[in-house]
Amino acid sequence: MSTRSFSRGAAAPTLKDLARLAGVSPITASRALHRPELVAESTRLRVQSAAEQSGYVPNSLAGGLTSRQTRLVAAIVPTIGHSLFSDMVGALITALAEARYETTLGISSYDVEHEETWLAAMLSRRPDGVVLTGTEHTMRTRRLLLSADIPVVELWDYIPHPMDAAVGFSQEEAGRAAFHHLRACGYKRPAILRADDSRAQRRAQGFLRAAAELQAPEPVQVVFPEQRPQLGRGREALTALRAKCDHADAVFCSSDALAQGVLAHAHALGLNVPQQLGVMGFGDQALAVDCVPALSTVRIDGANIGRLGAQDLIARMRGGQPEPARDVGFAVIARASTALKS
Amino acid sequence: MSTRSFSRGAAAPTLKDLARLAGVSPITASRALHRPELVAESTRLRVQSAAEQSGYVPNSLAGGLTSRQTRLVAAIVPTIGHSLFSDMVGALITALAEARYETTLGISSYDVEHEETWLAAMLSRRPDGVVLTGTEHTMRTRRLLLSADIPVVELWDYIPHPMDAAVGFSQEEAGRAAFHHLRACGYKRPAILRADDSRAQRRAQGFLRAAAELQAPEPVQVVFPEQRPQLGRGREALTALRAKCDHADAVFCSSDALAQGVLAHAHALGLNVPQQLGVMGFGDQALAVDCVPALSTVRIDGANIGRLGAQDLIARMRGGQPEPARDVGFAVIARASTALKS
DNA sequence: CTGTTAGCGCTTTCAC
DNA sequence: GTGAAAGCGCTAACAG
Repeated sequence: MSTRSFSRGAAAPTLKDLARLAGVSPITASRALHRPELVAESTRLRVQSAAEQSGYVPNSLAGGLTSRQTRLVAAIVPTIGHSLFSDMVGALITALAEARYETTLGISSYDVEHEETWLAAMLSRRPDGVVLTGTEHTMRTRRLLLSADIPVVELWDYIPHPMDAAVGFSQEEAGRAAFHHLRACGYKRPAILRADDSRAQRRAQGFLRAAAELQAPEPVQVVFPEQRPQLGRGREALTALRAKCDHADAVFCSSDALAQGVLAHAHALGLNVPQQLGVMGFGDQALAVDCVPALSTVRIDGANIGRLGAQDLIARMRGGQPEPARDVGFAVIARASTALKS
Repeated sequence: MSTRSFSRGAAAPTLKDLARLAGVSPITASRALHRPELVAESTRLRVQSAAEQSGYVPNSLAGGLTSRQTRLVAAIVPTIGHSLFSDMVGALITALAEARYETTLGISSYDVEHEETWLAAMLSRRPDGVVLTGTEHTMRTRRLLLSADIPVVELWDYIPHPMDAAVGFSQEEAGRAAFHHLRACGYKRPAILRADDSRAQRRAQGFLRAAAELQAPEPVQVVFPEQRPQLGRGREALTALRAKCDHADAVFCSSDALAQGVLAHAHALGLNVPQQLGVMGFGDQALAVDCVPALSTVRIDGANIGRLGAQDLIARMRGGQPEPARDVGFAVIARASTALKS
């Protein structure tokens, strides 16, 4: 019974069959389906019902081959296991779908070589547009994209001169803002707890730079390999930090999940947050700030980036010229009711 | 400068150009690229270098049109904003990519009509396989799939007789297990706190059925519309529950995030967990169980479902006959160090 | 408003 | 090991 065989039984009806059924020429059938305004109402109806009767499913491979338009967008992200990216991708896919574009999704696992391999494969499907995450790519990736001659949007990072268009925020500035915030709250020795990915690294650079500019002591940095946001890392991270230095009075975490984990472990240690330890997150999770007495967070709106990115890409795919780079910024959020260390 | 025009400048080289460059016929060039074993080593090399020089990018629209194979898989999930699904999709995409299939992702927002619309559009791309989430679909979805005559895998839910193949677990059983667990821990009046989606509803049914079977009082149920897992809902949910009934001594939450939120709010209320209130989650997040003294959780391995689903689909796309339905089950996890209500 | 012709770029099938 | 012919299913470009 459930041993289906996929035999391609009776050949699926083609446009020709449909046209015959409706008593028109193939091209008229095509127009009735895709450009109804070019066809008499009565014809349209006949074709339509013929399509329904015969169960006609258009073949967009053939269509795309002739029209040089696929309504396909190729998008790649490092992971969808992080809510920042999954929000972004979700919004992107949804916005593109509303404009009748479908999205093929690639996952790079933070690896530009994977990205390159994926892109090379994808380009053979002749997508109408490409979405990349970040602005670090291999030379071949750039070359391929350049000669493919299609719109490209780079999401997540803001840089003034992207390949084509970009929507995001400056990682460096986010890091600087975090440092300034912690200092303003009265913490003297903020440290960094972060995952080993290039964007977290750039935020850390901003953080360090801010410290240097203020002639503050250089913040200690604890880096661990796992990319996936792990609440469970909280204990580990905090332990590693204390092993490395015992005078840190605040931590800037590379994700909200990590911040949450740190918070939980701080509680377990009997450490008072935010009085004895400041905890700062990064991301879009309400939790650290709204539910639990974390100190503060750098808030990013991933969905907004995805939406704007889709918008820019669509405009370009239609031949428009939207702004090549948008800085959507970030927000430093502190919970009003939280007593800061004074 | 960055006013790119997408002019399709010099026409991209086709297989014909490539063949001329290498001094062979188009078909030989094609074979050299895709079926090297059919071609002399020297020819292969010449074609290869011609490809590199000319920057040849194959056109798989044309290829797919003739070969009736696209190496494209169409997959749809309700959302990727929930780690259960994003893990599943991530594993699916990765496993398919390893077998050289690309994935186009749809997002249904828990709506079978969206799913239908998406599927109808996708089928015109002639995917080699389709992945759906769950087993509830419209009639037209089923009809389309049936006449498309391609392998289909339904993920997430286990049912004995799927459309084609299915990998998942029984929502009902998960709910029953949750109830039994809470009872075994000594809770007398467990309640349900859940989002309004059909799977959470089925788990609730299992929960209620278990209660009925044990002749326990019927558990109170609080349902709220938001689908996205929200820690912030914890307060709301707990308040609603207390308004509805004040004797519940445990809650089965429809997601780990919700459980976490409830936990946080319970702490805020000075409620002792698990002594005064049992909290049970559902999902894959370590947090509720490992970081915080939540009572327990029903643990699902989303990535595993994605991986197995990919495996089954690949086997079927290659013409094989894997098991039509796999129950991957779930695990009830209780934290050993947690004192249970006695 | 409708039809004819031609061809998109590739691979299948058969022949050598 | 290589090639010639044919055609996948559709739409662009023109003509009526």
